Amino acid sequence: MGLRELKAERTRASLHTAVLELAEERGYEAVTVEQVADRAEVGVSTLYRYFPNKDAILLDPVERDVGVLAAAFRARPAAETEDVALGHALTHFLTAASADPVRLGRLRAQLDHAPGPRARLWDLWNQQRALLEEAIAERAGTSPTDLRVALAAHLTTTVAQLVLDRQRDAVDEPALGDVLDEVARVLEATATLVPRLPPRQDT
Amino acid sequence: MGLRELKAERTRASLHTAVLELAEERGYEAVTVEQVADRAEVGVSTLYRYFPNKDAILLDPVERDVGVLAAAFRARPAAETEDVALGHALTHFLTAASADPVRLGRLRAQLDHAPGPRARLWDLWNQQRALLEEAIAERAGTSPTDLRVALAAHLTTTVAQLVLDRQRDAVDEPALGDVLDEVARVLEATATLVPRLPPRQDT
DNA sequence: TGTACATCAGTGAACGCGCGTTCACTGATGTAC
DNA sequence: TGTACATCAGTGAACGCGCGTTCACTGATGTAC
Repeated sequence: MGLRELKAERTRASLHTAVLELAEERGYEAVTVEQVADRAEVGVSTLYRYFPNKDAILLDPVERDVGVLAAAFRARPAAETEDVALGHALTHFLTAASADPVRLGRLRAQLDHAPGPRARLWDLWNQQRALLEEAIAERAGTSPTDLRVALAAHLTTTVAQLVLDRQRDAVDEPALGDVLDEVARVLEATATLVPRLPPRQDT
Repeated sequence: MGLRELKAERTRASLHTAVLELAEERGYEAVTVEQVADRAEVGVSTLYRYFPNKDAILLDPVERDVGVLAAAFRARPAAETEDVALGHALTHFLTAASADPVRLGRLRAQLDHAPGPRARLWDLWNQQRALLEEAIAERAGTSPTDLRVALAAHLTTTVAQLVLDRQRDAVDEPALGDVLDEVARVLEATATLVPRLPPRQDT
């Protein structure tokens, strides 16, 4: 990485840090882009070189992880069955996401009161899932619109979200391993959890 | 319902219709609240009597359905097992949501290009799920933070979303029954779809 | 190793625009007696 | 059945505010020879 790239990285990171800190101080809504630029010691026009809008600044780290699930799944050996490979991908993703649990926690706390960034987060999860669908379909040799594929991807991202929620709401230090163990145990008995659709009634 | 209430209902509905039509004509982003008010033949200040912001106008019908899943689940006989009751609740919800498939389709089409309302939609799903969690916990006599409960609620709303997505993306007339049958068949073999978490490795 | 040029991060000030708020008001609908 | 008052949907115009854009520019970093 050249000096230029390095500086750009630094500026980007300092903008993200600035908006996170300011949001913690006075609430995301009350933060103006001018304040963010000031805190990061750049001009407002510089800020808009890096991010399309205010919301994107806060979610920058999440945005960068958007393809992780799919990539981790693709990296699994072809001999593995689909569910096992998904399990590994999921673990990999959650471990990566929890690499900096403090920052993640701070970010999630802000998202509770920031509808704008929350919208973007939702979109990012959808992207994550779409990419995973592609990866699963490719491996299985089926179409990405196959229902089995769609369901597998949905379930995987759902479990990921659930684990992250659990981890966050845990009172003490978030213990990823423990949460995962618990989830694994419950998933083994999914049968009684998954909605069982009634036989179709002709109307 | 008195005359007053009736008129209020009409105004609310005409505001929603106005924003939907205008969004279809020129894109949601390009629609101003002034235009919405004009089209609905009320003043802007009236608009803000009904809705806290522009986004809420578009999502009004969805907002009203926010407790449907939980309510349908509660309405099931106590004798039913959890998964069967969830299946019925899900079917009920999807049937209700598809009562006016044309309008739903139009709304969803607009949401694709409207990040603001999408944010609200995401929040509404979360509310829907939280309410369902409460209902499940109550029935099972456990805490709403119980993992089994959380997972059941997550899976149910996930399947709901997936079915609605499928229905929307179907080329021809959305056939709810067919989609449900297909999903039911695949759900019966969930075991190989649900991510199977690898045994924990101590680090 | 030096020179000449290309690239690109950063500047700062001005601006348009629409959102959402506010306020004192009108007139229709509802209710109490 | 009528009267007097309360309630509430709707008005319209003015306003503050922050977002995101724009532009011509500077100076540091990168590259070709």
